[in-house]
Amino acid sequence: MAAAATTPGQRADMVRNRRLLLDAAAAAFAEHGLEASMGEIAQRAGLAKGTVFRHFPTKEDLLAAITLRLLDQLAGAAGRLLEADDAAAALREFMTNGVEALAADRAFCEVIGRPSLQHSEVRDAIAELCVTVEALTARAREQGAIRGDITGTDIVLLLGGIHQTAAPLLATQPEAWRRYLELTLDGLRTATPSALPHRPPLRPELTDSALT
Amino acid sequence: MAAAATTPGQRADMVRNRRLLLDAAAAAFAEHGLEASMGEIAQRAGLAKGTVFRHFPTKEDLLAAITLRLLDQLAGAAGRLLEADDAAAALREFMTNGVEALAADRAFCEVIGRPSLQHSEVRDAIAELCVTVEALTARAREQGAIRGDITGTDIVLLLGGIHQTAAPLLATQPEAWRRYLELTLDGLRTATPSALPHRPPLRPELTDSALT
Amino acid sequence: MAAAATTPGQRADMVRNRRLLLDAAAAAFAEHGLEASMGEIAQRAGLAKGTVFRHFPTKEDLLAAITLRLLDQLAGAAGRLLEADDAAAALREFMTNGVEALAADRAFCEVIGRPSLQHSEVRDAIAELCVTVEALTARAREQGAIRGDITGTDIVLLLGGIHQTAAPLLATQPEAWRRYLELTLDGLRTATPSALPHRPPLRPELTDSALT
Amino acid sequence: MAAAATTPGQRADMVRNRRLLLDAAAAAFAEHGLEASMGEIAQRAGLAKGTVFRHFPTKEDLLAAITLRLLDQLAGAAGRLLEADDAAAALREFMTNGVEALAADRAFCEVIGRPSLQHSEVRDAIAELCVTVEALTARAREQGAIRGDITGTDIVLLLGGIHQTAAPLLATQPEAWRRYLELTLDGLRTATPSALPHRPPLRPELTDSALT
DNA sequence: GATGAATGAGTGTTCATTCAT
DNA sequence: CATGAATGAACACTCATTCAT
Repeated sequence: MAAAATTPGQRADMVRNRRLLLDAAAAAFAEHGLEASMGEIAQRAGLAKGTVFRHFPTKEDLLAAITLRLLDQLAGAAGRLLEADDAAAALREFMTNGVEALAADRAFCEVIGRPSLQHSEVRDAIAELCVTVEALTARAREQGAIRGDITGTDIVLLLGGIHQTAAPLLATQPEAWRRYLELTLDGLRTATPSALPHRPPLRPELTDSALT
Repeated sequence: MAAAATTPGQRADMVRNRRLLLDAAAAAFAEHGLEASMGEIAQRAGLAKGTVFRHFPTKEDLLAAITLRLLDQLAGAAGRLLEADDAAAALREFMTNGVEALAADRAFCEVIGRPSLQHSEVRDAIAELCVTVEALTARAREQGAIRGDITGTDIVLLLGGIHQTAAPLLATQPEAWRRYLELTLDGLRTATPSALPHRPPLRPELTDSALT
Repeated sequence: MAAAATTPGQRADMVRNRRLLLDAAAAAFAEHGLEASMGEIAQRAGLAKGTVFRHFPTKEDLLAAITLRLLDQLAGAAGRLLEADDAAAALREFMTNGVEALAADRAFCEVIGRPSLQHSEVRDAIAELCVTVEALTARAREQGAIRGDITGTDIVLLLGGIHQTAAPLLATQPEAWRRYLELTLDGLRTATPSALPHRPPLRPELTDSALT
Repeated sequence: MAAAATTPGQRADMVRNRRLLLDAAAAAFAEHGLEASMGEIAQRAGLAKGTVFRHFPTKEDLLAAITLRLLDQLAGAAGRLLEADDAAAALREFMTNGVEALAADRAFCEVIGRPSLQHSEVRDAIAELCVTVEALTARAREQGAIRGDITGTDIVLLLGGIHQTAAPLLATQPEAWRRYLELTLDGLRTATPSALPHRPPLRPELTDSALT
C-alpha cells in the first residue's frame, strides 16, 4: 500500500524473473539446441510466454543474453587466473573451465557460429574475452610454458574445437573432452613446434566473422 | 534389358536431379544449418518441392544421403592412402582432405552430433570409416610418426574439432583451419606426450552415441 | 478467486471462440464430410488457423469435441425423457431428436464408424449414452410398447441408420427422415416379430469396434 | 509383328487392366474409404499410376465406374428376381444381396451421399435401379407381402440405412446387419402400419439430390 | 499404350511474436 | 507488469494430375 514500496518490489521480481528465464533458457538450449521453443522456456521458468518477451523482445535477444552470461563468466575466470603464479596451470585451468562450460551450454557453439548474430554487446564481450585471455596466454608464453606462436584468440577458438571433438560422445562419455583437451595442451607446449601455416586470427576478425 | 542399359532417357534426368538436389541441400545446409527448409533446397535445385520428396521421402533421409556422400568420400580417400609409403604424410593428407570437406558441409557436424539419427546406413558408414582410419593410424603409430595412444576414432573425431575451431573465422579467413590442423598434428606427434586422462573412444561408442 | 469468477474478460472471448469453432466445424463437416480442412473451419469461424489449434491441438481432437457435444446432447435428452409417463412416446421423442440432431452433424456417423478413434472420452460417452437409452428402452419394453428383443444399443445404432436412409434426400427433402423413422418404429412395435437372426450388440462391442 | 494382331492384343490388355483397376479400387476404397489414394490403387492393381489415369482421367471417374458396377450388379439381381414366384422372398433376397454388397464396398455410401457427383451415368443407373426395384416391390405389395405405402425407391434407400446401422459393428460383428435387415422387414410387412408422415421420395428427387 | 518422374496446390501442425485483458 | 489467447507466416509432407520418355 505504501506507494514507494511497490517499485522496489517489482524490480526485485523482474530481476528474479530474468534469472529464472536465463536459467530456463540455458537448460532448454542445452537439451534441444537452438530449436528449443520460447514456449518451452517460458514453461521451464514457470512464467507466461508474454513475460519472456517483455524481458527479451526476441529469441535472438534471449540467445544474446545467455551467451553474454557465459562470456562474462569465462572472462571473469580468466581475469581471476591472471593473478595466479603458475601461468601454465592457470591457462590449463581456464581451458578446463571453458570446455566444461561449453558442454553445459550446447547453444553456445551454435550461436558463436551463426553469422547473423547482430548484437554488438556479444561482439564486444568476445573481444574483451580475447583480450583477457591474451594476457593469460602471454604470461604462459613468456614463462616458456607454451609455444610462442599461439595467441589468446587461438585459445578462445580452441575451446569450441575441443568441445566439438568430444561432442558426439557426450551422451555416452560425458568426460571425453578431457582427453582432447590434454591432446591440445600437448600441441600447445610441444618442444618441437612446426611452423603454423596460417597467421593467427586477429580479434576483430573473430568478431567480424560473427557479423558477416 | 540391354535396351534399358543403353537408353539413359528418363533415368539420366533422375540421376541428374538427384545430384542437383544433393548439391543444393549441401549448399543450403552449409548456409543455414539444419534449419534450411526443404522448400529452399527445392528452389536452389530448380525443382519443385514434390520432387525433393520423391527422391528423399523425409528431410532426415536427405540429411542421411548427404552425410553418406561425405562419409564415403572420406572413407574412399582413407582407403586409397593406405597404399602410400609414408604413413605420416598419408595421415596428414587424410586429415587435410577431411577438414576441407567438412568446411563445405556444415550440416555434417550437426548431423553427427544429433542423437536422433536413425539411419543405420549412416551408423555403418561411420563405423566403416573408423575402421579404415584406424588402419591408417596404426601404420603411422608403428612407424613412430605419431604417439601410441591415439586411435582412428580419435582422428575422425578430431576432424570435426579442427573444423569447429576455425569455423568462426570461415567467412573472413577460409583457410584458417590449416593453422589448427598443424597444431593438432603437433599434439599427435609430440615427443613428450602426457598421459591422456580418458580412455580412447571405441568405435561402437561413437556410433551408439549417434543413436542414443 | 471470487474476483476471477466475476471477471469474465478474456475468458468470455475464449468461450465464445470455442463455440464459434465448434459451430463452424459442425457446419464444415456437414458440408464436406471429414475432408473439411482445418483452414476452412478457421475461416468459417472468422479466426486464424493458429487459434483452431490452440483450442483443439489436433483435427481428431476437434472431431472428438464436436462428437462429444452431440453425444452429451443426446444423453441429456434421454435422461430427461426417463421421467416421462408414456414410455413409448418418450422413446419416439428421443429417436426423433436423435435423428434430427444427426442431420445437422454429418460428421457424426463417419466419426462413430472410424476405427482409429482414440479418444476415450468419446468411447465413454457412447457407452454412457447406451446405458441411458437402455433404461429408456427397458421401460418401453416392459410397457409392451415395443418388442422384447430390442436393446438400447440397437436404438442408438438405428439413429444412424435412419439418418443414412434419408441422407441422399437431404438436399431436396430435408424432412424425409420422418418417413423412415416411422417405418422403423413400426418394426419396433410389430405385433408379429420375426426372430432376429443375430444377437443384440453389447455396449462394449459398439465402443470397442470404434477402437479396433 | 503382324500389324493386325497387335490391336486385339492391346484391347485384351486394356480390358484386363480395367478389371484389375476396378477390383483394386473397390478393395482400397473398402479398406480406407474415399481417402484411399490413386497411388495405392495403382499399386494394388500392379500397374503404374499413369495407367490408372489413362483408364480413368479423374479419381471421380474411377469412383463413378466402381459405383456403376455395383449399381449394375444390384439392378441385374433385381431383374432376375422379377421372375421368382414368391415376391416376398424375392424382395428379401434382393435386400440381403444389396446390404451385403454395400458392406463390401464402403465407398458406395460415401459416393451416394456426396452432392458433387457429376456423372450422369451414375444418376441414370440409380434411376434405372429404382425402376426395377419398384417392379419388384410392386409385386410384393400386390401379393400383400408388404404394406402398400412403400416404393422401390424406399427400398433402395433402406439398403444404405441398414448397412449404416450395423456399420459401427463391422469390425467385431460383420454379420450384424442381418439383425437390422430383419427388423426392417418386420417394419415393411407390419399388419398395423402407421401412416408414414412424409410422402415417398420420387426417383428424380433421389438422383437430383445426388446432383445438387 | 505403359511408365513413373515431376509438379504444385493443399494439409495438418508449429512457433515466434503481438496485444487485449 | 504479467498473462495467455490470437495471429499468421513457415514447415514438412501428401497426392491428384501431367507429361516426357
